[in-house]
Amino acid sequence: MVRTPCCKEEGIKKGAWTPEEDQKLTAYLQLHGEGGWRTLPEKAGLKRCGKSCRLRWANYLRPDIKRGEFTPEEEDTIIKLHALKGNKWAAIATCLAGRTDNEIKNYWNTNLKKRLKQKGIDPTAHKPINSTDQTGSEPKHHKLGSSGSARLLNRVASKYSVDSNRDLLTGIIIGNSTNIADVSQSSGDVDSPTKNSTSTLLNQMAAASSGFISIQNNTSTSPGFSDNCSFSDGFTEFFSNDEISGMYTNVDNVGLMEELKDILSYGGADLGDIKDSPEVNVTDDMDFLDSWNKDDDLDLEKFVSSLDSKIGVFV
DNA sequence: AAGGGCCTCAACCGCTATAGA
DNA sequence: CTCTATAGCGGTTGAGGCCCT
Repeated sequence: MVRTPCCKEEGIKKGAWTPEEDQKLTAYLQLHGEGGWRTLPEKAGLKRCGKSCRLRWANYLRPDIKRGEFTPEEEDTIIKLHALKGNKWAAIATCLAGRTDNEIKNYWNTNLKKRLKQKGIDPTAHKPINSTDQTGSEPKHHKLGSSGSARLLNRVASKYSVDSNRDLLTGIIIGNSTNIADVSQSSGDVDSPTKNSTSTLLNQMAAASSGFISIQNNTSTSPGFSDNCSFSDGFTEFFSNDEISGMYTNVDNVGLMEELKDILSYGGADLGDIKDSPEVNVTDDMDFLDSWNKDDDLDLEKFVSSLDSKIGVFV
């Protein structure tokens, strides 16, 4: 396929935007809305390529963009989300209202990365730089590998959910009680978020999936949590003890955090691993999960309890 | 004051994903 | 199904500002 030339045409301007160009672009978009980027420059009287216009708007001119210093809370969120998602700047940006992926990426590369290095933390792995087995002890891994927890949750989330559930779980991970509170308030009949039970968490997920509520606007196209990490790893390896302690200082989240840890420490097992294991058989449970839909009656507590007793073998 | 090095961040590049003809 | 246009993403670049000598 022949690539469409971009910014190669004669007379197309490159480089920094002038206030006049910004004004033209803003005026045009306020009048006609976003889209049609290819033909926009000519219509708006700009000697720029459409891509350049789109980027200028998305990263700088959009009215909802929040400018200025990142707050400590935002920094914390970026670090934690980076530990979970890696360099998925667009996905991270969806959790930081008003911040663009470009801005977050720049901030990470120029500030946060360095700061982590100074603290002796590998900014890529989010682990201590000198932790590579100087003590001879391996990092803690569960019996069946490290990717399963994320897959298990992805499976549950994708079954029960729309993208909002990922926001909910992300909110839990980063200690954002707002998301959780929103679910509780909006869904009405779900358990209190502070109630300490696995079913509470799954009920919230199920409630969120019912389509009646929207936790927050979500334009992420992320397929879900990365298979490259498990949440149990997220807690015990990606985050330092201090960071975990910090999360637990939010009293509202303590119960849910504990429960999430419990769920995720089921063994870090791939579902296939669990299914194929002679020690435990959850095939029926997963089949049940696959066939379940939101209109069916389901005693989640009983279901989860049953799952607990089986997969718990691997803890 | 000059200039060299470093840092920041807006903008660009190259690529993939997706929609629609 | 194929092709093309468009949108979106992550990595990289480079202009301009700042700091230090």
